[in-house]
Amino acid sequence: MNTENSKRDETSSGTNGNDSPGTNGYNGKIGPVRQRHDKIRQLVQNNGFVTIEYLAQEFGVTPQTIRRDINILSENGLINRYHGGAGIATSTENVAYTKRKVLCFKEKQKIAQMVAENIPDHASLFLNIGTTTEEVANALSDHRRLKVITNNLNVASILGRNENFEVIVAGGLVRPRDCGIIGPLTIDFIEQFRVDYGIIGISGIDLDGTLLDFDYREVMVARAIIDNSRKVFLVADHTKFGRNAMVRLGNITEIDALFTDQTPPSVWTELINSAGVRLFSANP
Amino acid sequence: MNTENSKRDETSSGTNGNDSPGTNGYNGKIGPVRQRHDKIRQLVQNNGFVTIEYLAQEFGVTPQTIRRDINILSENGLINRYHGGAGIATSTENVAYTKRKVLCFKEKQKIAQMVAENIPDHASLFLNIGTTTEEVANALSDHRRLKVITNNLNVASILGRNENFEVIVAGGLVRPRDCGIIGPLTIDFIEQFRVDYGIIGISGIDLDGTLLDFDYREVMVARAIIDNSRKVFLVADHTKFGRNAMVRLGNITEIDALFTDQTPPSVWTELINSAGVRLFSANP
DNA sequence: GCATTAGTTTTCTATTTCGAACATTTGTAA
DNA sequence: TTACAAATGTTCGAAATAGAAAACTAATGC
Repeated sequence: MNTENSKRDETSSGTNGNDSPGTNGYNGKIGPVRQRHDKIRQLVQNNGFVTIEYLAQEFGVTPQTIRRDINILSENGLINRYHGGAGIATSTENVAYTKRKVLCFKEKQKIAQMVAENIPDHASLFLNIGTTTEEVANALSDHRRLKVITNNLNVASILGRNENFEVIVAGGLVRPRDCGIIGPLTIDFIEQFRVDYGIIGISGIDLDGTLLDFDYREVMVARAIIDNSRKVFLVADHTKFGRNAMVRLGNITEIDALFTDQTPPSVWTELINSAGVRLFSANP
Repeated sequence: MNTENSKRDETSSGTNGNDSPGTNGYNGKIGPVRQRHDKIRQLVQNNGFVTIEYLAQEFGVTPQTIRRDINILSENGLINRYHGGAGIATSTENVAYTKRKVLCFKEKQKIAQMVAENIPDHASLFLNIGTTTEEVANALSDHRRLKVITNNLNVASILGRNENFEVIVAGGLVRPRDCGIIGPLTIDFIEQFRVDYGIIGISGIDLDGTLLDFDYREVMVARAIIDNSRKVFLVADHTKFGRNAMVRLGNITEIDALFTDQTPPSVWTELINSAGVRLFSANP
C-alpha cells in the first residue's frame, strides 16, 4: 500500500530541506498572521500550555491553521510543540537555567526534604536565590503558617499562592537569568527584618572554609541574609565541594547547619566539624 | 474465559465507585506511588507542561503507568490532563483569577495595545496590579530599554526574563489571590522612585469621577504610584463604568489619560472631558 | 478582466495517544 | 510457603491528532 511513494518523497524533502538562514518568516509587514502568532505566544507564556482546539476557538479559525502557526513558531524556537497543543519554550537564556534545574534534581529534592524537616511550623525564614532553595520552597508547602521572605521570584510564585503562608518578596532589580532579585535596594529591604532561619545556597566551598559565589550583587544579598538570621542553613549538593568561584561570600564558621546529598570526604567533614557546623547528609 | 466475572465486578466497583469524603487516595503511609505523584506535580509545576513519554522515561516506567498517575492527579485537581501530557493546574484560588483573566480578554488586549503605542522607548514606568496591566506588560515586550517598576509578580515574571528591560519588583506582602504585592512596605519602596508613566487599573468609576477599588492596601499602593508618576494612565474596560466598589482611590482629575475598549455613554465622556483627561477608545 | 499570491478551509489518510481488559510482578501478612 | 492485594506491564481496538494536498477566498497588480 505504501510501497510506491516516490512522488511523496520528492515533495516532502522539498518542504523540509532548506532552512535558509536569516529568514524569520515574516517579510517586513505586520499582517494578521503575525498578530495571531504574537497572541499565541502570549497565551502560551501566560498559561504554560494551550491546546490547539482552544486556540482555534479563541481565534475563530480551523485547528489546521493553528497547527500551521504552531509549527512555524516552534521551528523558530518561540514555543514548544506538543501533541495536541503548544507549551512554553525555554528561551535561550532560560535553557541554561532549566537545565540547571534538572541537574541533580533528585539530590536537591533530598536535600530540600531534610531542610524542611528541620524547620518548625510558624517559623520565619529567608529563602535566597538558587535552584536548591526553590526545592526547599516546594518541600515546605505542607508546613503551617510560615512567614517567608524571599528574593527569588520563583519561590514567591510557588509559595505566594498558598493561603497558609505569609510571603514577603524583597524589592529590587530582577536578574533575567533566573528571576533573582538583587542589588542595593534588596539589601536595604532585607535589613528591615530579622528571622529565625536563613536558607542560602552557594556556588562553591573552598578547602579553607571560604564560601564562594559568582555574582557580587547576589553575594551582598546573601550576606544581608546571614547577618539577619538567628540560624543559617546552607544547602549545597556534592558538586559544590572544592568548586571555585570568584566572589567571597563568607566563611563556613558563620553558618549553623550544612545540608548536602552525600557525605563529603573526610577532609571536608573535619573542616565542617571544627567549624562547629551541624552536617546533614542524605545518604544512609 | 472472561464471561464469569461476578467477583471482578465487585472489586472494580469498589475501586472506582465510592469517593468517601476525606479520603485523598493515599492511606497514611508515603509509598513509592505517592513519591512519584509528588515528583510529577513538581515537574509539571516547574516546566509548565510535560509529556507522558518524558515522565515514563524519567521514572523508568510504562507510559500506561504514568497515564494512571496523571488521571488520578487530575481527578484531584492537582494538575491538568491534556492529550499527550499534563500541565499546570490552575489551583482553586487561582481558578477565579484565571477566569477573570479570560474575561474580556480581547478587549484588554486592545487596550494594552493602545497603551503600548503611547509609551516611548527608554521610558520609566510603574505597572500596578491587575489583569489589564498584565496585558500591557505583554504588549510592551517589543519596546526597547524600558525601566519598569511593578508590584505584580506576574508582570515581574513576564518582563523580568527580558534582557532588554530593567525590571524592579517592589517589595512587600504577596496577596495569594493574584500574586499582587501590597502593604506598607510596598508603599515605602515605591516612594523611593519617580517615573515617567504610572499605569494603573481600577475596579470601578463613579459618576462623580471617583475612582474605586476593593482592597484598601491595594488602593494605598495605587495612590503611591499616582503621587510618584509624571503622567498617570488609567486602564479600564467598559464594565468598570458605573460599577461600585468600597474603597475610594482618588478622582479622575488626577489622571492624564484613560484607555478603554469602547467609548462610554455621553454622561461619561463629558465627565472625562471636563476633567481634562485624554480618552483613548479602541472602537472605530 | 485576469493572473498572482498569501492565507485559509476542506478532505482524506497516517500516526499517535487513550483506555479497558488481562497478565505479571512485587510486597506483605497469615 | 501460601494467599492475597497493590502496583505495574502488555495488548489491542477506539479515539484524537497530525500532516499533505487540493480547493477556496480576498486582496493586489498588470
